[in-house]
Amino acid sequence: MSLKHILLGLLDAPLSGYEVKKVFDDTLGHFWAAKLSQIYTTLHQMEKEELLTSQVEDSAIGPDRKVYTRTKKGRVMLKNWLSSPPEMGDERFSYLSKLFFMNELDNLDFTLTFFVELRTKFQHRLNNLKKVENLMREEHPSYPKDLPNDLFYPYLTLRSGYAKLTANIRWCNECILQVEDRLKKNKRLEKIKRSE
Amino acid sequence: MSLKHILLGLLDAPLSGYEVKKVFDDTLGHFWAAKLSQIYTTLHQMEKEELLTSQVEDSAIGPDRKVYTRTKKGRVMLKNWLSSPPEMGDERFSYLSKLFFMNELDNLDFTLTFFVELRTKFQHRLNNLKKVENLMREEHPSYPKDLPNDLFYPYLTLRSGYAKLTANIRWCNECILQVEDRLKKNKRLEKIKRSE
DNA sequence: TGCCGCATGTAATTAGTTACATGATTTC
DNA sequence: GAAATCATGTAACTAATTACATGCGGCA
Repeated sequence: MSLKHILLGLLDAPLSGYEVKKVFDDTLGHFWAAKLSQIYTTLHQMEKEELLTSQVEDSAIGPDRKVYTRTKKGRVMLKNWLSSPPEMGDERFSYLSKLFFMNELDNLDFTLTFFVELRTKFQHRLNNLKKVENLMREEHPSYPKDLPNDLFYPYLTLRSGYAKLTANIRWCNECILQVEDRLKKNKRLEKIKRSE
Repeated sequence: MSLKHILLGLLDAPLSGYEVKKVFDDTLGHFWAAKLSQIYTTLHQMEKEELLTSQVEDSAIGPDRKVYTRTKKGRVMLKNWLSSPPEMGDERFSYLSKLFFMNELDNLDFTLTFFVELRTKFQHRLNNLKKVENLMREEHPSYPKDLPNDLFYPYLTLRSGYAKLTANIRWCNECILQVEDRLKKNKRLEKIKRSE
């Protein structure tokens, strides 16, 4: 899996599980999802495997924090992963599998609302991406010009998000038009039938 | 999960596990992945849950086939799923998480080959998609005009694949240019240093 | 004879989700 | 006093991967 690798990447600076979750959502959130419970159990596991060490710190605000740091072994594992070629092919899109079989419902009006909802979701994600972009601009005001290397790579993932989301939104629009065409055609046919 | 739902959708006509796998790869393969072993265990489970029934048939070629048919309960479950709104947000892209942390490697040449490999993979997928399209054209020669409803929905998922893959390839090209720029800049800086 | 495609499966493990439990401190 | 945020976790379950086991029939 990659969650382990992602955690190793994130723990460049020492962080608690709770903090990891927040950084995660703010930065990698647009292409990877992880629940808090999974993060906690994975951090525990990784400590057992000596990829991480932890120290308990008492915090001024709220309960004690357990802060993780990666070990030499962890750094080696991270670099090995980063040096490996890109992997693909295990993506799963449930909205597409639903769409694939939607003829079973035989309800074009439903299909239409399905696409409208989907488009709204993509647009929400695009807005989130813009927030991530603003975080970056805060760190580096001349964004996207002259980015230092440590921002350059996150920037490239952001561009991927843009590219995909705008492509998805365009696709939704195209589909909506086609579904509407079919609806109109059906209505014309009904009219002819009625008039006979 | 959705694999159960997908299997229900696929079992519109009775199929064996092995056949399901083939149809799967040929049609939904570009947005969902499943191993044979998972398909077999899931089919077993679904039979226990009375979503499917099975009959053993002896086949002329090779060993006996176990053919699955969906039950009324299965059809109801399928329709409920199809009637539910689109779900999103649990996609995981390991190539993006790798890229996100790639500054740790501090090796722009590696980044460049990473993107070239990635682009090649996207192009392969695009070629596969074209094969799927050809299968459709065989079924319906005037493709993509005047598609019957049962091909219309698969066609829309295909369009999604096109939109995403071309967007991804464009993104790779953009990234490759930017990485090359950085490489050139570095070389210029080295030259200046050497000449001092 | 050995490999390929057909065909079905199990066991062990890893990954991820859902639901629950606990308790502090801050803000309205 | 209630809600929000901070903070850490466990248990039970579901989903998916990896690796193995078995055996038929055709063909080179």
